[in-house]
Amino acid sequence: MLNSTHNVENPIFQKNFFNDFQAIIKKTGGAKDPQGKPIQIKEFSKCDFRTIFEHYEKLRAEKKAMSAAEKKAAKAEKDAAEAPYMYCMWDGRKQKVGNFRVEPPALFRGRGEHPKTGTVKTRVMPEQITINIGKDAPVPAPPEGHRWKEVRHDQEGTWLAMWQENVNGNYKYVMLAANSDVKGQSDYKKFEKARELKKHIDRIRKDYKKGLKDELMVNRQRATAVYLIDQFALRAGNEKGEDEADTVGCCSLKFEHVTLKPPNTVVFDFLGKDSIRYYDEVEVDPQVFKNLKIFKKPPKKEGDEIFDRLTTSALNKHLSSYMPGLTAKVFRTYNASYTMATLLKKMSATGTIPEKVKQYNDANREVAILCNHKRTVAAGHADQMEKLSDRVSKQPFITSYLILDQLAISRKQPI
DNA sequence: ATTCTGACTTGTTCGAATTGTT
DNA sequence: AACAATTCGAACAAGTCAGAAT
Repeated sequence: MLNSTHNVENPIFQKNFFNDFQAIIKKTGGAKDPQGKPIQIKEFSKCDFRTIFEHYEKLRAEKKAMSAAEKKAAKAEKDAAEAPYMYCMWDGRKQKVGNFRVEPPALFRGRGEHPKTGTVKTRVMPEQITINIGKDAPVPAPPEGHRWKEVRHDQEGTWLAMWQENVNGNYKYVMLAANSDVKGQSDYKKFEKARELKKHIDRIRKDYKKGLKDELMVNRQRATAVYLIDQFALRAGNEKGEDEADTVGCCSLKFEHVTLKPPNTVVFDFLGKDSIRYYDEVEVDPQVFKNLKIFKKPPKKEGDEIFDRLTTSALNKHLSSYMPGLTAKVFRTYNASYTMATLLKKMSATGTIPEKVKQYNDANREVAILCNHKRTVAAGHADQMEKLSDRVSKQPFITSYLILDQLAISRKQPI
């Protein structure tokens, strides 16, 4: 909460927090004035939470003021307390666990205009937690006086524990760390699948090019969507509920997100995943331009979906007919990896190390642009660093697509 | 067919750790 | 040594997508 003015100033955040806050006050016996007389708390703006803030500031200061030796001792103590939870045995092998802690109570910080931002995310009790563990393994004891919701022996799932969070009803899982065997294996499979796509991409591209003129509107929409996903690395775009931030992907694009500039320029302007703006002005295949014009034809108006005959599941079903396991997201992996690999091949092997690093970073940045990866410029730096826009891709921070380029490097220079 | 449930990946942000600077 | 700047990993919100339920 300390560094979160952005959230705290948001009226929706305040309203949601205050509703929950009032309910909790009521449930816990009501508020009292210093004389112990019951009082009503009616207005958020009149509440002063500073003492809580100051309390945490004090703890922080105390921690900071510790001597080096004290800090070291505190860390050792913390590490020792965590040690028993860091690893598990998985099919007889020791594996690192990712998030072994249950998420603590907090104010939900939904991104963008999330209708529930600021809501109190309540403490998770053992009675809400399902444990997934080997049939013969000793089940970890729940805290004194409590019991687990359920103990399962699911051999297929990759999670160790699971609960449902109260704000959105989302499932939360304790799983293995990214560098564990299972995660590494599935990451490997992901890239293998993207590599597999390389064998089919020509056929798929030819096919959707043809499909752009299909007289069946459903097929024409589908072909157009695949075109956009392939060419501009758009996400699939599942439908979203009322209780979520209003963001879109390809299949959920609305009338107002696409502007047509003859002869064949399209302007995309919409909020995508994490409410990050996707803005791009691009030239498209003339038939794609014509199609989008048809899909936007009256009586369609603002708020209506462009691909009204298309769902992500229909799209994925169609894609899987080209290749088992092919879905919309594979195109992102494929195109990101392909771009990276191409740029790395183009990279000159000569030059100083800093020069090579720069070329590598430039390549990485280009992939970030393709995928529309952005992050907020740090509050203090915002004004001086950037006048053009508030969000800028300053540094390469591609992680999920990195494995392939590391592979590419290791092939060039064995060991 | 459509909606719901559940499990998994993806991506941003935050805070801790590390490194650089005075 | 003290502080700022930068880097890195953990946290967790927000997606994707398959399969079950309606």
